[in-house]
Amino acid sequence: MVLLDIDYVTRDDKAVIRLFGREKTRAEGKSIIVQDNGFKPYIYVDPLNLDQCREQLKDLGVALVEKVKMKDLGREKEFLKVTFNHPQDVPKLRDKILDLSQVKDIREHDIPFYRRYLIDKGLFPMAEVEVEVEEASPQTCTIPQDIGTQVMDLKGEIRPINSDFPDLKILSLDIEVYNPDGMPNSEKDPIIMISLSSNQGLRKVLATAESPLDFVETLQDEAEMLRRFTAIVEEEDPDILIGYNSDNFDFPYIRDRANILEVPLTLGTDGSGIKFMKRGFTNAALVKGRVHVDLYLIMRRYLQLDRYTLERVYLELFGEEKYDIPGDEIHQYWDDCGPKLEKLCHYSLDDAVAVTEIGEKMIPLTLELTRIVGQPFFDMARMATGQQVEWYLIRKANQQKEVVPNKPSASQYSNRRSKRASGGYVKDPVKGLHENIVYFDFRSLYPSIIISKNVSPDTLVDECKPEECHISPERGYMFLKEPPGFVPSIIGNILTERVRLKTLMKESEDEEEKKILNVQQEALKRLANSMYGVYGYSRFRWYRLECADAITAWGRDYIKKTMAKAENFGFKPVYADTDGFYAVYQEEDQ
DNA sequence: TGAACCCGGGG
DNA sequence: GTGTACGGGTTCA
Repeated sequence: MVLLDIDYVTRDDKAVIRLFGREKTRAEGKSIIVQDNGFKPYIYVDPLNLDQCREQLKDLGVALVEKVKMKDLGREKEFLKVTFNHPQDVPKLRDKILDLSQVKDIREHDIPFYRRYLIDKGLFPMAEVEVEVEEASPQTCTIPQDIGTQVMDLKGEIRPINSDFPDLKILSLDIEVYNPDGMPNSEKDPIIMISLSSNQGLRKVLATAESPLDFVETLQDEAEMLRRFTAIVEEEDPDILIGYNSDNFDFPYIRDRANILEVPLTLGTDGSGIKFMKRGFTNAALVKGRVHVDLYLIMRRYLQLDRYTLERVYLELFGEEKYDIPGDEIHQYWDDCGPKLEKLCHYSLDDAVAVTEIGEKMIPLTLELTRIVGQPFFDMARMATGQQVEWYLIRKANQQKEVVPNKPSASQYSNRRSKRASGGYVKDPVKGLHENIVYFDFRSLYPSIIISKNVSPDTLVDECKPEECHISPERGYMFLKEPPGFVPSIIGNILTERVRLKTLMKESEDEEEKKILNVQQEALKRLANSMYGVYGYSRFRWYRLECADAITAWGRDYIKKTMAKAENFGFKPVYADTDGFYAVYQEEDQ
């Protein structure tokens, strides 16, 4: 099956992992939930005296304490692996453990249970997995019969399968609200339209008004409309739900109205409603078994714009103006009941279709990153790139038996925030209008510096013989030449894999395959290119200001040297910043 | 000058 | 849910 999402539930005080999947062949592909009750949470304890520490831990009522050999920034070290009975025991007991006199530190105590599962089992979401299952016993199967989801218990192995990209069904939605006074208030302003569009051709507007338009389906009241909406989601059975600012507008609004009107919203493949996850000050809307993606967040990540309205983003991607009705006029269009209402119907459908189009263009990259980083697509669609890099490294650390560094404490964090790595090289532009401009691109400079100079927290040393290390310009940071550092070796692998994909891409004759390979190599490039920045990112587990500083110092050095060389060949630099420089070619001189 | 506060998208 | 954004801009003391 294709692994779409993952969570866990508690049954009889035991954690049960739920893998939300879809049969591979999409045509009749059913939703599947595979349950696994055989996985337990654990953390690592860095002990003072190992045996005394083990004794102290036994008194705390943990499930298991084992001695394990692991690496800590490349150095072999003995840890105690402490296994718990339930994921929630971890936050309950970790402070007590840290307070024990024989405990120096605790590690990997803040890795969410489902993420740990994916990492330890070597599973990648949005890819195929092979599962050995049996029909779930009725008492563990809590899903309403008419949902049509198959519930299975894991019996035996679960393995990743290398397969082509799965065929996914995407449904986008957009709601319109009747709000004559100010911003919509879900306590009084009803939903008047719900527009739906899929990547398989569905175009539909649900409305509580009559319309001659063939894509409009009229419902007698708002409650009926919400019921119909739920039925369409169940019928269409999409793998991915998308919206624009739907984390903080459409889904919360739908939930509020459904609550007031007492309409059950069985949108999830397990029959559940919409769940809201707190993410800082904002929410993420979650529908079990279908991955909800809010494109607004994706667009903010990948486009550099002054504004991120749907209209602005659409213009940027497709070069076309979208017809727009100002939000505070929607109620007037609705009240018109004639041609203006028709316009509103078109506008509403257009928004949903635009979301589908933007999704088809922008989602593939995040899907590929999901298959590389190996965390749920839902999470990946909401993670900053620094976080994506971090979870990629956490998985790699686990494979290499490296214990993951802790997140910074509040004081470490504020301390890091007060410092800044020196920036890239910037040359103020030469004033005037220049012709024959050439751009020298250095964007791939930083990953190659990290590799060639072996810049990594585990290779950074205070002193060493000059022939055994790379010494950075300016501040003179020292990095051992051998062995390859944790981060450099990983970037090395990424770049090697990227070269392989690019070769495959050139050789391929199949346009569709070429496209997929191109997105895959693009995803790897993004991952590699964002790795240098994270050394200076205050929340990063492998944060090291010295590394960030050394990289930019080498970078400035390279850019200046290259500019000097270019000048010898007749290219006069007129402007430079971190990623490269612009030069004008002066033919008559050379 | 730095700390405190506000804002985004959505209708 | 083994959790609590983020970065940039403005205002104010």
